[in-house]
Amino acid sequence: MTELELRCQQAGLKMTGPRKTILRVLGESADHPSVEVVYERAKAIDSSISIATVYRTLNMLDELDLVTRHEFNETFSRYEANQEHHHHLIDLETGKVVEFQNEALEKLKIKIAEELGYELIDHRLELYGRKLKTKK
Amino acid sequence: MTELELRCQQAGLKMTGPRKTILRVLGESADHPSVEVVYERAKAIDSSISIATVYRTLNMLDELDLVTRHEFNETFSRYEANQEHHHHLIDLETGKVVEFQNEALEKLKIKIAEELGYELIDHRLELYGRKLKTKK
DNA sequence: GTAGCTGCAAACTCTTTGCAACTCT
DNA sequence: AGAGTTGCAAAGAGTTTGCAGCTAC
Repeated sequence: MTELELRCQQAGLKMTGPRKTILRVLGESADHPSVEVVYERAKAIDSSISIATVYRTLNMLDELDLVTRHEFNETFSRYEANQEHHHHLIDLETGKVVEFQNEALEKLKIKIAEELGYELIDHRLELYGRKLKTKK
Repeated sequence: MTELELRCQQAGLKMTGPRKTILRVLGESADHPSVEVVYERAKAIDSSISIATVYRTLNMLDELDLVTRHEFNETFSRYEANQEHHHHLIDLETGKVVEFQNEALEKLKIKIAEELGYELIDHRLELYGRKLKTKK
């Protein structure tokens, strides 16, 4: 049983066929798929799955903090199975998403919130960039 | 003539009645209104304005970089007339938006992008927090 | 005069929901 | 057995668009 399945069971969710399929897709996705893409991947395994179930499942998982919903500058949401904390750099030319993590940044964010009189609960940081030409 | 009107004219846009009204609303708004809110404010001045025009105008202004479109964690967009560069801290209890600006953060972002092999074109940073209790 | 702009309503995209049937525990 | 889950289709929210008439230049 996968990590995700285990956590869902612990949360008291029934492990139905469609649910398992979607969890498997998420567990095997190293990228940041949209609902539509999760749906496509799930259908490849079990073609009877409906997109309504994908929406419902992703919403549940988001509430359980088992996935993270991203809204990059697009008209739809993308999801990612929760792993270690990190941020994203989106390649403006290819749409590719690069993950990164930076300790100084983490500290700075907390400090900024504190100075404004707030406890930092959550945050978003996305960089949008263009690949640097390397020397010829 | 306002700053926004001037810049629109320079871009070759006609200064029609509805346009002027919307620009005035944006210029006078110190907050981050949604399309719906811009529409309400504009209607208070000229009740014949249609929401389609508000959408069209905000899209144009966004492309001209005269306003910034924000998608905080909500199902709709909010806009803000462009001023100096800054970021936002959103109060999770009240929805209040606090603006801030931090030099160390600016430098750090550029450095991070560079280290990943990218030229930083744009970025988003939002902090979500809860107001700290002050000492009694 | 005419290119650009407008209001209106219809269309579109993404997401949610009511419901009857089904399924895990 | 029964609560939770599903697929379907319809509805909802937010946004865009085609069109005929209007307006700034």
